[in-house]
Amino acid sequence: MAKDEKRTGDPAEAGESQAGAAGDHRGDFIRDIVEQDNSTGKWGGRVNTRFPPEPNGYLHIGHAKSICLNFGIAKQYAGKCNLRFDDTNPAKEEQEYVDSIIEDVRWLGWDWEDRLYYGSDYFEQMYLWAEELVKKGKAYVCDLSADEVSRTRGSLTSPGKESPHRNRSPEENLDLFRRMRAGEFPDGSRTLRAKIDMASPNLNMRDPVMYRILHQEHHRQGDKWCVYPMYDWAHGLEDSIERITHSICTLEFENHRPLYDWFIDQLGIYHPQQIEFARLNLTYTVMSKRRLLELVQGRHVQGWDDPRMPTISGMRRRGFPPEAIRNFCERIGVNKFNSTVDYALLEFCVRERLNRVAPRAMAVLRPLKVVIENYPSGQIEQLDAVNNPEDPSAGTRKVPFTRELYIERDDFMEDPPKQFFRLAPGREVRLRYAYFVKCVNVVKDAGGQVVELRCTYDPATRGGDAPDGRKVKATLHWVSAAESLPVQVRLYDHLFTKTDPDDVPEGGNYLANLNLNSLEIVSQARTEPSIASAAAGSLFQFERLGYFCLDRDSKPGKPVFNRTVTLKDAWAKVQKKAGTSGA
RNA sequence: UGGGGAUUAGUGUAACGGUAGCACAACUGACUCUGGAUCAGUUAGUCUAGGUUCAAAUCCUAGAUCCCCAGCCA
Repeated sequence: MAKDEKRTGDPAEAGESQAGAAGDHRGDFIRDIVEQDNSTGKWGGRVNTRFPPEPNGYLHIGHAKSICLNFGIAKQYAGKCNLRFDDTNPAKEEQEYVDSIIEDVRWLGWDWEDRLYYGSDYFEQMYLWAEELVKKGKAYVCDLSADEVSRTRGSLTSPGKESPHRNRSPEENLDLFRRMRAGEFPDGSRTLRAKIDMASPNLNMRDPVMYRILHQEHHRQGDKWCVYPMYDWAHGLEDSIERITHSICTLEFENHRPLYDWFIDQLGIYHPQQIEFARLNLTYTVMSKRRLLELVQGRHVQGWDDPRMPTISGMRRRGFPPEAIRNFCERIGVNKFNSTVDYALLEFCVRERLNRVAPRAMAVLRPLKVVIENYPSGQIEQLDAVNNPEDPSAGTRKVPFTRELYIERDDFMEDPPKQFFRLAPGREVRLRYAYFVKCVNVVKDAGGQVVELRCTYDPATRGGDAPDGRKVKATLHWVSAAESLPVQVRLYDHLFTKTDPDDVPEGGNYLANLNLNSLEIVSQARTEPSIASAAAGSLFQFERLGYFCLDRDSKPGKPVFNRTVTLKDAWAKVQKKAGTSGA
């Protein structure tokens, strides 16, 4: 088995990386509806969902839930899922976001084939339909200001007041609406409103605005339009145009469904079924685009793809494989009540995937020098190391062993407590894939700090087994002092200190719960040389430490690793229980 | 206060009138050349009160609690 000098660490090479691979879905109330519709032939057996993001920010793990739901259902029932940009507000939307969304959905493993759509491409059809409602007397041009509209809307318990322009004739409305489109009126001076019911207990039905005047360039339509449709008017029409069968959205749009139904029924056009589900919340993080933008702009993180961000791009950079994110989205299920998923479940999914596919390597984060006194200086042995014990086909590699080594500082204690199995004065441990070594002396500096360990090795234990059958209680990772590579390692922790960042004193702000230690940069780390040619994005398990992803900030000869997630750490638990520092 | 949703172990979910199950977390133990992985096990639940029924998480009634809605945002 060839130990390839090149170690890509690319989990995709381990196969099974396609989305929707065998049986990774389960029932939920939405799939129940789809199955029932299929059995009654409601849509002629057709299933067509869609993922309709607004390109005004980066996608996050909450979107991943929606993406996996929509694309997953389409895949499961041999249907289609469209990717559609809901770009009806020129003020907020940018091409940068379009590009990132396309990249993220594709990276997650989904394929929309030729069905990449933009709501703005339907503007003409929407406009024609709006004229139709005007002609039918179902919509009118209103001259009230935004402020006046707001004031006349009424309250939760009291009805609104009808606009003085509500009973203009269809002819006058049509003329006015056409002149709105023609650009005759300034921003905010007029709107087109649906004529429904100002006394409706559902505020969305109190003559909602359909079009507003916005002399603003659109990221795709340029200056073609100066009237832009409101989401409530546009969204149902977009679904209708694309002949969506199941229009899956989040809970807050439940109150809007009667309005979409009203528009579609007035027009008499194709009528998709809307189904609402609860959005995802995760412990220790925030999930709204507004807040993520605030974290970026306030420099609390280094960008949308900061590895601490719950964005898809952040998770990708952190090293979370798409398979793990998809699996997570399957496991959390879908429901109609607000819930907060434990971040530990996400980490579990990441470990589960990475354990199977990530090549192992040895790295020392906080080096402590070890000199093997009875090992010849100048000698280098290339020892065999297993690349992945979970995957024999991953083969083996060579790791250089020399007289001077580094081990982890945490792996030595001069005066160890009872449960500490690792190296201590007079104690023998195994160096992984190498030899048994025994600590014979401890060298300290003037301040009493341990700076070096003098050890002896047993040549008979080469490879790590003792012919006499004697046992050691610990196996340590290590690197050769001379043959290892200096690397920078970035250790991440939760972005917030509390499971619920909103858990603040009266009048407080969630930013007060920011974890100021969420990033720790370790600059003195060293790794075995085999990772030298890995590409950015490559994933490794550094044995006994965790999973690490080669960051794009790496320069030739200066690798930078992000810690994706730690390994489960039984010793850390012991320490925590004992309340000792252990270091 | 009007309207719309919802409520099952610590967390997330299943059970569709018939033994409340699964996963994560937590805790035990076994095994181990990663204190990793793996395996075995333990703890722990139907919002409340009535009712219907041989039988209720499930059906009925009343209540409690939580979420959403008063953008020319989506």
